[in-house]
Amino acid sequence: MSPRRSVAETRLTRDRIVERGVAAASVDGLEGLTIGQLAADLGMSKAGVLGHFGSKEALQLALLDAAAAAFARIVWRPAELEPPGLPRLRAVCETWIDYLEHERQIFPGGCLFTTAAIEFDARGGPVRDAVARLHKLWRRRLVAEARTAVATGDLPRGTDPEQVAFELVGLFMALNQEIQLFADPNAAQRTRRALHRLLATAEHQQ
Amino acid sequence: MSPRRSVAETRLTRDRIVERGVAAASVDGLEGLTIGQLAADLGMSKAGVLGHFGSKEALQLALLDAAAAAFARIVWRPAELEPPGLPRLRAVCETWIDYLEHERQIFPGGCLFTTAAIEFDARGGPVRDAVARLHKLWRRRLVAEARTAVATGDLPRGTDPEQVAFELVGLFMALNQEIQLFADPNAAQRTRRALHRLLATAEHQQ
DNA sequence: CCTACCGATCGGTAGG
DNA sequence: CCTACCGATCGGTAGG
Repeated sequence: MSPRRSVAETRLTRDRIVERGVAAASVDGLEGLTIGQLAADLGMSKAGVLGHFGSKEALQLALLDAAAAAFARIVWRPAELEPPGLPRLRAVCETWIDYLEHERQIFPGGCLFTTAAIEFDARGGPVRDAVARLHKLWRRRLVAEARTAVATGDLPRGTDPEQVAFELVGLFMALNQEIQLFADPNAAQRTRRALHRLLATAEHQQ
Repeated sequence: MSPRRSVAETRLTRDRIVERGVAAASVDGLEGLTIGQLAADLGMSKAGVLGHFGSKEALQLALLDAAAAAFARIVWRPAELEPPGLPRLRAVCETWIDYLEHERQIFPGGCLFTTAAIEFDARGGPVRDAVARLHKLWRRRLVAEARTAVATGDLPRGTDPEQVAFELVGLFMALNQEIQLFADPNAAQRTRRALHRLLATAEHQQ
């Protein structure tokens, strides 16, 4: 006898759960998310949902993983077509802004990584570690591109790459808040203005 | 017969609940906070805690109120000693940074307003409205000081006050994340560097 | 401000 | 992937 559901079907079901779970977590947070509500949204039983992951924590890690893969595809991959340094840094900032502007399609409640960082920054455990790891990874990449931009002379000598990355992240966070809390349609333009100033004329030396 | 507890005693109990509740909400969020855990922390019954407020939503609003009063006292009041415009803007940014650096005393889990904004930005209701109102109030004040600074010539002609306020908020958010998620001791210095550049040499014209 | 209690829901398990 | 169930906890109420 064949199993009641094939491996491929099981995989599809898991994907459905993850897609819906990511959207739900963007609204209620990874901790605020409940398995019962997610199951009801999907027309499944709680046990049916939980069976794919084993525990809520494993589900949270799976949702983070899937969200990070989507973020890499949307924000980082297109920028890899640009040469390293300032061109690539500019490109990733542009895709990042576009992502924050249109994230409602994938994250109806706003950037899951921002939500998760706030939710877990005062705790310990594997989920907090995974969230911090993602933020560090993206920060390191921004720093690396800024460093290359300084080396090639596209950013002024003496520019501190860490400082550039720090300020970029601040702009993205401000943009996310402006969109989610105030629904300000000018926020993206404001962010681009700050961005161009930061990457064109700024001096980052102490 | 006198009542079992005087009005003054009742007030003191309420203050104890609020102080502990603000600290707990900074860790778990205004929604993640539970009345049962708060009551246990205080050595009280759930009904004893809830009786002071009537509902969890009313408790959340009371905690926001108390936190906003503390924020006004710590960040805004000292800056009022400075003349309006750039001096006052600089002063409030300094007190804001100091507050974020030392907030663990009042907010062990990090800035409650940042947490609450993320927690409620995808919802409706009175708590979301109160959170948005606070953020808008502080933003308006930053804009007003920046506008005065432009009028007095302390910031370059053509500087957009809204743009300055937006970028300042981004710096504060980045600092909060840096402290809470990464515990980076250099974060405050980095923020001051960005701040001085923003308020000294930047051109904010389109 | 307490005890005692309400229905609802939580994450998770047993067994099929 | 389901039903049926577990103990724990949720916000809130009654009554004193």
